[in-house]
Order: sequence, then structure tokens, then C-alpha cells
Amino acid sequence: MRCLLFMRKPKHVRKAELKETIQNNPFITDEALATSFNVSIQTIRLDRLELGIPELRERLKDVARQHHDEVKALTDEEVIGEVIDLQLDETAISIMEIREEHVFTRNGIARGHHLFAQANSLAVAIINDDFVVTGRANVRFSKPVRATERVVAKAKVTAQDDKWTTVIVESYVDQRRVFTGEFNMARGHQD
Amino acid sequence: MRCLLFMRKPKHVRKAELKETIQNNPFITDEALATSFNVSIQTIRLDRLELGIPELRERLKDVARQHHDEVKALTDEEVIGEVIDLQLDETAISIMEIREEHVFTRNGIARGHHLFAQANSLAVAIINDDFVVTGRANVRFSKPVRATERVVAKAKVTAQDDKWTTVIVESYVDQRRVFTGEFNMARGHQD
DNA sequence: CTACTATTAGGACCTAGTCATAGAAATGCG
DNA sequence: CGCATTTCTATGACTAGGTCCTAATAGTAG
Repeated sequence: MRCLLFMRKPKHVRKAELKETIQNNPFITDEALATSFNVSIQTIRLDRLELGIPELRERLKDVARQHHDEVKALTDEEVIGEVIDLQLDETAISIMEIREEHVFTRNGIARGHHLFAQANSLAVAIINDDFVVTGRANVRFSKPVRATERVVAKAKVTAQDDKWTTVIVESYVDQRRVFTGEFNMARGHQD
Repeated sequence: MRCLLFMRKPKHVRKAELKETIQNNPFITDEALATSFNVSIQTIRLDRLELGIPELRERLKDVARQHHDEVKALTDEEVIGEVIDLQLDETAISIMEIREEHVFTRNGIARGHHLFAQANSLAVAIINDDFVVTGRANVRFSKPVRATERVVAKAKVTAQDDKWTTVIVESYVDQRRVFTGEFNMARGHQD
């Protein structure tokens, strides 16, 4: 019978925990893992080998690379969502996929400002002018949206004078309307 | 007189370029830098020393750490901005600093949805209920906000019945109002 | 010529690993 | 119980991408 007091976890348990530990702390060295799991460094290395987990430096490189790409993606992103159709000063359509980070952890429903962001940036994009800012917006969230759903936003210019453009944006998930917004956009310079 | 053809750049020029090169490509090794600047590895190391630039691995660690923190901040962030005062179902105040990534690169003005996000999430936070989603919102962006400015959002509950709560949010930069919004928030379950 | 800066070279050491080999300990099973 | 098999540990040789320190050389200015 095995010693109950100092009994080690069986291999597959350790490996599962190892994987998790490294996942939410990629900065940990084999040495630290060895002491924390109370096995030798070599054991940790064998485990990593079997699990296909790269060494600390490679992990850091990966995280850093990700960061680099993401930062670029975020700052380049003048429009939230992917624009799939655009007729300047007429109509525009964009698609945004709702992911885990967009929803409230408590109820799994997308935070309103993400739908707003998609609609607002589409309203900016549709306008054929270098200087555009949102002046007013009147929005309605008619149905909750959940993770993994794809939101299709359709924008239409409904009115225009020398300083203001009115854009109506309606967003759908599977033909069901989830969001409606009227945006009054200011064009040309200064406030 | 110095050789005009294979003349090297003077030290201070190389150092300036080195700094820039490393900044927008932290993944480069001293060796690669040495060949690209056509000097020895040791020279690069001396330069880094003088410029206080850490070695490749430390740079990667820094970038990875940043990333890690940011991701945590984003996913933990149930409220956009920092809540500095909160009386449930009464008033709340949050502060958000506008950074480069919040503004349009073309005109340096903050994208509307960031101000909306701050106000909207404050409207959610102020309500003393587990289930809250935004139903309607009527917002106005009265003055453009620019990078480095700190936006103070003040929320106030103005009406409440068994299903709906109305929250008025007004945001200021240095006492100047930049945003006003009326949010109709739905409480309790289901749509 | 000398003083000085800039550059290069070399060696010892470091970390956090790699890979391969060998031996020890624990466990399963007839 | 003994023996096989799995699992773990130990050891040594090697790597990248550095650190730190010392020393030599090249070029330039006074």
C-alpha cells in the first residue's frame, strides 16, 4: 500500500495540473515547478516533453509575439468588426463575432458598449469625409447577445446637410434584430 | 579625411537608430543588430549598456508581462475606467484616462464608443441587481476629447420602477462637459 | 608624440534550458 | 514473493544569448 501521508499525485494528475499551472503562469521555470510539485526538474521536463509544452523562453516569446500582433490589430482597427460592404454615404455592413471577453461573466450577455462600438465605428466609416465625430446617438438593445454569436450591423445614411449626417444602424443575429441606433455624425472641422 | 564610401555612422546616430530598431522589434538579438549596423557584437552591447536597454530575454519578459497584465485588466474589467465613488442605486463616479489607442489617428479625437463604454459600464455598476442590461441609451458627445485627458463620469439614478432604472451619466474633462447620456437599464431576468 | 575615444577581442561565468544515457524507486501482476 | 514495467532521478555534454571584466587596437585631435 502506498504511503498516505507523503503520497504523490499519480502522473496523469500531475500532468494535467502542470498544464494548467503553466497556462495561467507562463513565467514559471522548471525549477519552480519541480519544487512546487515536489518532483525533480527532470520529471518536469519529461512531462513537458510529453505534453508538448515548450520551454520558458519559447513560451515568453510566444506571449510576447501574441502581444505584438494584438496591439497592432487593436490600434490599426479604425472599425470595430469586419466591414464586408461599403457604399460611401449610402450603406455599409460589418460583422463582429462576440467572444468570451465581450460578455458579462455573471450572465453571459454581451456588454452593450461592444454593440455600440461596432455600430458607432460603422457610422464613422460610412461617411465620406476626413473629419467625422459622433454628435448624438439614440440606441436600443432589443435582444441580449451571447458569446460565439455573430452580429451583423447594417448602416444606412438617412439624412445629410452641410454639417451633419444621420446614420441608422440595425444589428442582427440570425435575422433577429438585437440593436437599433440612430447616430448624428458631425462632419467638417472644429466642434 | 575619412573614407566616404564605407564610412560608418557616428556613434550617437547609431545609438539613436539602435534604440528605435529595438523599440519596434524587441525580438532582435545582439548578433543580428551587429551585422545590421556593421559593427561588432561588443559594440552593440556597449551601446545597449549606455542606453540602458536590457538584453533580449529581459525585453521579451517585459513585453510578455505587459501583455499578461493587459489581458487580465481587460477581462477583469467589468467596469471601464476606475470607479472612485459608488452609492448603489444613487450616484457613482468613475475616471478614465484617454490614451493613444482610444483616439482616431487622423484627428486625435477619442472614438465615441470609449466614452459610451465608460458611461454604460458605470450605469451597469450603479444598479443594485445581479441581472442588468442596457435597454436604451440616448447620448450626446458635446466636446471632443483628446489623448492624455482624464474623463470623469458622474452617474445618477433618476427613476426606477420594478423593471427599469433610468441613469443619467455626465462626463467631464476639467469641469467641461464632454458627454451626456440617458441610459434605460433593464433589471431582473429575461428580456 | 601623446591623449583620448571608439571599437574589437577574448575568456570566465550565468541561466534555463536541450538531448542522451544510466541507474534507482515504485508499482502491477502471476 | 520475485520480476517486469513504469516512473522518476541523476549525470554529463552541449546550446543560445547573454553578463562582466580585462586588454589590445584604430583613428583622431591637440
